[in-house]
Amino acid sequence: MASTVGREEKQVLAAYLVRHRLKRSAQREAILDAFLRAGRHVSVEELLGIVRKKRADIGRTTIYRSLKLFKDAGLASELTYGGEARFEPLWNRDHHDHFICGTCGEIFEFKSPEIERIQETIARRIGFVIEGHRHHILGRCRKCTTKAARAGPRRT
Amino acid sequence: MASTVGREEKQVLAAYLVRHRLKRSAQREAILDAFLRAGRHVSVEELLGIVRKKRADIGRTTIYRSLKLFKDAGLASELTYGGEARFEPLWNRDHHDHFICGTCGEIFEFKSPEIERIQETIARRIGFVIEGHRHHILGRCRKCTTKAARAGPRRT
DNA sequence: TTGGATGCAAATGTTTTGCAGAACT
DNA sequence: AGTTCTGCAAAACATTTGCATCCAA
Repeated sequence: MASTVGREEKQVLAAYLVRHRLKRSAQREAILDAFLRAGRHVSVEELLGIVRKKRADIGRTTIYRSLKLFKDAGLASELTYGGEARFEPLWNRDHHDHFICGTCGEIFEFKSPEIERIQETIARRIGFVIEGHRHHILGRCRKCTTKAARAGPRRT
Repeated sequence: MASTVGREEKQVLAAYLVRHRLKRSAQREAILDAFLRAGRHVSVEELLGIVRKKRADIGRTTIYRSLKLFKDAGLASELTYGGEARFEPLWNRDHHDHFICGTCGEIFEFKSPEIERIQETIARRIGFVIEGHRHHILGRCRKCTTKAARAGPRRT
């Protein structure tokens, strides 16, 4: 069953390694596997915890280096929120933006081809070549606004 | 001439201080003044440099604390880019988003009421209350793409 | 006089780097 | 054999905090 997760990503990584004359390693594969299984928006610390359940000997440094590698290979993207970096798988995923709840930290994804299109238009106008973007909308999710309302109005 | 910069912002700060029973200080005024004059997107380190030209005795810590205060008072907004926080004046400025050039670091602003509207619509749909957003488009500005092309095609 | 504000130094938390040994090609 | 990779410890950063002192109200 392990082999059914992220087949394609593993190939992408392997190709990247060959192309750049880098070497394979068991650690990288374990980390990639954990990263892909973890779902989205993991921090380094979280990923380290997950990985170490399988292989307790893997070091924090290797997580950092692997995530950087995954980014370079186009497999991961980084989003910084609240003082620490978080990463999410990038491969084969629709492009999307993020709603981030400032109370519970939950991240909701959304996408809007319309927004993408507008961006492109503006970029063309100023001669800017888009390579990526980070669109984070900050606020309160339904759950947290409801909870706050139930708790009574806030004093100012 | 000094008194003609940021009159309104100074009033906003003063009002905030009174409302929260905080005290005025020469440092804060010097920092606010420098912040407003500095133009946009200053880092703590840059602002410290600017402020110290006028008052060499101001400490880094005070810059941090003042910028936090300005944020709380609604005078500044923070955007994290490249591992360090940057701040820009918020008061009386149109809301805008950012194009950031990955080569020269230049930041171009743009705004799109259309994008704002789309965001609002989506937020309403998922029950999310928007408090702010960070929309950073990363890429290459016209100057840098031209320079790169002139330098000849890149080898891969 | 009281409590907030400041600046230094120390602490914190995250990410990077130096290095010796292990692993890969 | 020759590199790259790894993990530890140390270093490097950006940011925050403790504290004695200063200053505004």
